[in-house]
Amino acid sequence: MERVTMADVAKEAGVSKSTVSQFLNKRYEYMGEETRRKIQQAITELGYQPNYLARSLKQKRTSMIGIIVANIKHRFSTEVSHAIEEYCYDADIQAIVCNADDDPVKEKKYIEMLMAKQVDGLIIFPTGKNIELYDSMIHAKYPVVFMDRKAGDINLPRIVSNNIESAYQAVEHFVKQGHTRISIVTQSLTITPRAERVEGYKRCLEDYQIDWNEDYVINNPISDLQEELEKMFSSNHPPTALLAGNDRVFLELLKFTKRKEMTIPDDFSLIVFDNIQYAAVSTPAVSTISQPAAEMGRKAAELLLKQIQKEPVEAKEHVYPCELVIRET
Amino acid sequence: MERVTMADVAKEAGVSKSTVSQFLNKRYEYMGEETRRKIQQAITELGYQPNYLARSLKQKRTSMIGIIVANIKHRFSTEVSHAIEEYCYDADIQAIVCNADDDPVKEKKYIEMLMAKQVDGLIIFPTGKNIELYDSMIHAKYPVVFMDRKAGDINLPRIVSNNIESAYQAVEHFVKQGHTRISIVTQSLTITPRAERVEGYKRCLEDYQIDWNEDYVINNPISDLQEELEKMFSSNHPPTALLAGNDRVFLELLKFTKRKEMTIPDDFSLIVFDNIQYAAVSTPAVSTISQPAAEMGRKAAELLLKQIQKEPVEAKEHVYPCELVIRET
DNA sequence: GTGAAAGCGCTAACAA
DNA sequence: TTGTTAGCGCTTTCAC
Repeated sequence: MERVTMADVAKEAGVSKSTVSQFLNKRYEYMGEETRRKIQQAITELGYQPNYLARSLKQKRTSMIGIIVANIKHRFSTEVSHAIEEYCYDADIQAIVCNADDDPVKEKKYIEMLMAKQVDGLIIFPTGKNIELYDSMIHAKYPVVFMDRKAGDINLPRIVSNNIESAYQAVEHFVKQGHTRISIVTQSLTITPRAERVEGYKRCLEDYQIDWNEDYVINNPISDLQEELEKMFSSNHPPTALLAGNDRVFLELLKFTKRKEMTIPDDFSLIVFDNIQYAAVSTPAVSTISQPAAEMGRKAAELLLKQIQKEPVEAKEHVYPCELVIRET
Repeated sequence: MERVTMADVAKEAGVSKSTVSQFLNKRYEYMGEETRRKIQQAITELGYQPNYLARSLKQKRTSMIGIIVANIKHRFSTEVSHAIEEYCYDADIQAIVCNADDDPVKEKKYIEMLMAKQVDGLIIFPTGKNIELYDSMIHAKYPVVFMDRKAGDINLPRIVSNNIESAYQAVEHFVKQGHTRISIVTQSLTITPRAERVEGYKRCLEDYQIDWNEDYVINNPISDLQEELEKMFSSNHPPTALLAGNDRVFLELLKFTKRKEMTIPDDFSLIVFDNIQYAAVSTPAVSTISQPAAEMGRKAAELLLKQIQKEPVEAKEHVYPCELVIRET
């Protein structure tokens, strides 16, 4: 681990550090052919590797951005992160993904750590609980984009799906198929998208004047879902159609139906939020509400990089429509 | 984005920079009660955030390690990475994941980038094609652990699964069930684990003196699999049992069976390498060969952190046995 | 107990 | 065209 520095290269090549620096930054314009050759040779000879840390300290940019996902186990998070990474790769920027695990304390810790590491900006799936911290970032004019969730009326650019409308559409599809006992199952309503999906669900039922029943609305931690499903399906009027709030809920549902020897769609119809990989290839296939995750990720990256380049970015909400993909085979 | 530096805090508190530095590093032993209070107050008042970049430059450690996964789309990679991250989190080290996308050029680029960023060490799923670079890392005594794949006889600690034995076991299971037309489907044999799985497959068939047929061995890029499967299954003697090399091959298989209206296990028996999420809950369930990904990740992290702490680490191979999970419901 | 000063490896004026 | 110089924000002896 003995380090070769620019000074070593300079000495070896018989030039000054600044000339080497010029060379490394490809400012060859005014550089003698001979000097260039000597420097190149010294570099290969010594096996010199530049130290970006020192450069970043000087330049006050690290060419890194941070992504703080709420929970890395959600497929949506990974799809979005992947799109962000790709976008950044083309701009020679590196994206670092941190998993807040739905924990505001961890979120705070990661935000502070990444800022201390001087990353140039942050894309956050906010837990919504660190209002003070969010405010201080705005105040410091630190580049930030919020993803997926609304957090108070924070004055930041943010990317969201049209959850209310999408849930509405899915339920409407069920209604038009003749279902009247329709359930929605999500994790706890601690974040806005889940609440919005329930909201869309309720609105649709009201619009179609369908008998309303709180027993059909489950919103509990993953660990409680088996029990809750059991309760719901053992009632006198089990649902005939079900909207699952995300991929993790879907997994729990599969677990449940397997245990109960039920089958989809014989025992109930299903639509799942999130474009799960196996939905299209499983038999029978599963209908989904697919969020344009890649597009949303790219937009977030674009808005962030603009801010980093000091271009003005409006602090508004960008709403992306989801696509209801009905699969019946 | 106006920065508050240690100098500002020092001035505000009426002490020197070094005292503030002591304070931040919790070396209060010889620090006056009053001084401490003043510094604390200045920090909160100014909203000071330390700059880890500067600290790292000085200390020559970044408390970051890099993970270079061969392909992030493999579930095994994400499971391993996750375990590494968790292990590091407890040691207050941050892990950065980069995706080489099975491309030696990208791998090289990422290795160099991470080293330039001065990460303290690297865990690599090697493509196996950058021998020179691997050698230079060994020579520089840079902390590295190899994961999943063997690359030449590189003199580094490495973590692998017992691929040959596991594939052997799976095939043996098929044989004992009475199958004689057994196929193995993997991606191209460019990396050691895949070749080893085919090796184990062949050995078992030989040991049981089962008629040997190259048509049952498919190893092609994902994009060619549909075509190859089509060829194999439309022959006079289609296989009755199949070993899928990983989760991505499994997905292609599902796509294929759906298209052909075949069902598993009616049309053929299946065992899949990798502990896929849906295997246990899908109906019918899918048998798997599950690699102890989390354990392997933790071990890799442990070996890397040891090296970083300058503890001696043997450059040997750590072999982890997989578990054959037969699911028949 | 606290401060002064040197320096980590690099960049960017400005001089030459 | 190249070199000199002064930092970037922090840590760390070593004086006081």
